[in-house]
Amino acid sequence: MATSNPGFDGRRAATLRDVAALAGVSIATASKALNGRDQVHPETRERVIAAAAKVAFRPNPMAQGLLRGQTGTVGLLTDDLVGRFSLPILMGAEDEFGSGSVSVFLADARGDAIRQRHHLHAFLDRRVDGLIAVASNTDPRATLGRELPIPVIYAYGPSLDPDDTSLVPDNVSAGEIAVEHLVTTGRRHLALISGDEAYLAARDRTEGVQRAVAAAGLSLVEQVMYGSWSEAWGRTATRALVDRVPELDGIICASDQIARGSLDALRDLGVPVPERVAVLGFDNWEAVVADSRPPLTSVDMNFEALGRAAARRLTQAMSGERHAGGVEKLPVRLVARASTARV
Amino acid sequence: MATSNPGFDGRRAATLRDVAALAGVSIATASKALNGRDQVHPETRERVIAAAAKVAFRPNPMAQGLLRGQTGTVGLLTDDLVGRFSLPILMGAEDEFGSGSVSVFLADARGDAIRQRHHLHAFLDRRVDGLIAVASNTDPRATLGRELPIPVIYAYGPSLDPDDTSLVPDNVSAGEIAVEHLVTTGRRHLALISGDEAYLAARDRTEGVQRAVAAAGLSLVEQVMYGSWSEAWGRTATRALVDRVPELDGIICASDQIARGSLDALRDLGVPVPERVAVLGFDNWEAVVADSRPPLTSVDMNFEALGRAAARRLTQAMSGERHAGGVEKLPVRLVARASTARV
DNA sequence: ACAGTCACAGAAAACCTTTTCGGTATTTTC
DNA sequence: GAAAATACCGAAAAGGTTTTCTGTGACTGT
Repeated sequence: MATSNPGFDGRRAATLRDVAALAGVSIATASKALNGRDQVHPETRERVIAAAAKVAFRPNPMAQGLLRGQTGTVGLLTDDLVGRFSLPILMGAEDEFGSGSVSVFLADARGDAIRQRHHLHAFLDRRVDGLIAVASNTDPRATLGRELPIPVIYAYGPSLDPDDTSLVPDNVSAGEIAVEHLVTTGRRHLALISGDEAYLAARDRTEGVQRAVAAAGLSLVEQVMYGSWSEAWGRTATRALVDRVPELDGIICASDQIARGSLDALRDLGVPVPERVAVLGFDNWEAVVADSRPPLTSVDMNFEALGRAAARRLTQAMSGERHAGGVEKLPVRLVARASTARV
Repeated sequence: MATSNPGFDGRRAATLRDVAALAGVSIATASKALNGRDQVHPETRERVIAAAAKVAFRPNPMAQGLLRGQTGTVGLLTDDLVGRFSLPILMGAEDEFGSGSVSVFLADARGDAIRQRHHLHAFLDRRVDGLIAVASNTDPRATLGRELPIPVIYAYGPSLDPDDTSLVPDNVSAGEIAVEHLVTTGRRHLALISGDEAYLAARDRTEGVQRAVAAAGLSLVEQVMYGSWSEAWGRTATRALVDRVPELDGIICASDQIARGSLDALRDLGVPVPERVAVLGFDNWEAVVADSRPPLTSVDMNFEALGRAAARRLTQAMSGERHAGGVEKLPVRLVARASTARV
């Protein structure tokens, strides 16, 4: 039945007016029928629904937004899309929102303050209903503003303003978990090759390691070694370590890349992993842990879950729940692989 | 001078009505004043502008959009946010749009057809002005739809429909460039360790390599070896190669990861790089090339430029320019590092 | 038969901005 | 000094939807 719809040419997107005309009712009735309001005869409702289906009617979100003062959008403002840390957070948030009816705007400030302000204002101009700010590292960062008209959740890097709500991975706990795992699997002579001391993540993980070592009644076989996050640093530090500490049986590396370097050095030196020394990293970076020899045990920071949590928190805040603010630390988890297998 | 603005409480975002009232003019005049229309006395215009500044007026994009039938937004629909290939494309596109006044929606289909349709319709419902579809690999993919009401640019993986416009990296040329570089730096006995043959990228790069080898009047010292994209494959293939072909002096690996494995195997075997054998990869993946020993020469697929180009093409299409459609291949570039240094 | 309910439909306002058009005062032209 | 042009401003409509309020006809109970 290919009847033509008078007044509707099919090129332009159908409006409620088209639906109403086709169903022979007023615009008001059509709206009520489609939105499940009562005050509409069942038969009329069906006619409207059929008409809407026929012209593929989809309400114009701009008209809806104009009316109810909400856009159904949120902004994701990242400092650093390149770095692989913020990405899973974005993914988690995007997924959590996207499966609902919220659409997400993405903007990358690239670590530039000007750009950040630009994008923040672009978001505000667009009337996003909320905002997630994802930093490029876990160091505390300046707030985006104290009197913003919309709720903001800071993810990864917490806001310096205690009134803001921040969600961060628990790096201290990550350090503890690492030690507990090694101790559980029978290691007693542990060393820590940390990362760049300028990063809070490095210091936090170190703190966790030291706490857990003390709690286990042990002490590190060597002073904590700070350096960079690179494989090269992992190699140098490991060589020095093996030289100085013959009884060494477990190396905690503050990143997967460092651990990768450590593994390489140990292989060069002929030290078998995990038979003589266990090696463990942080971040659980798939590309690194899977291809290393042997596969690397690593502490996963649960970034995707963090993104999801941020999205849920934002959703709550947008629906009016007031929160005290502050920094919440989210749990991390250890992924065991061959590099720390019990011997 | 903290005078209160009658009728404007500061909580709600200021509207043109507030500005007009504050400046003592009509809404129409206020609009014209702010939009640089003539028919406004210079002095009046100044008053309006001052009023707008005072209440921090920003036009409501929903009202504007409703009127002009455009939203000033585009959708970025990716198949795979995790994979590191689509990300730089997104970055390029985001940057190109974001520096203008276009905002970008992001959605990740995660390789799932249902999810893809869901997000496509979410975008259409939001009335985005255009769409960029980023695939997870270079294999041709199904079109998103033949009769979409907005322009669509396919990036990375081209659409199977020849009427669609697709932008892809030139993998054949990438293969050629790799060979030319090795030949130029004095290598004559080349082998190719390719990737997973199921991927068009692997076959295209292989084709380019073979063409360029022939063009140089040479031939590969071994049949093309297909395998996987992993370091492990790079190691096995390299060991076999070194075993069988003593005169070998250049290995082309179809990805940086394969190359990384190859370098590891060569070091294990005591074959010096680049002194005896040059090694070269594809993708220029920072984390891999920088930390490998020696640093790895690699063919960069220029993904960010591809994203920018896609954004520009979409902008053209949105402003009405008709394009013939088809697949356009974008140039790639070689980044030389120590692993292929001339001896 | 009549007041009072009830079920349903539609008119109109509201959201905010832009543009067209008409109107009023002022200036220019001969 | 009259006629025409100019400069400026505001009213109103348009864009698409939702909601409130009013209206109408049918039904209930006595």
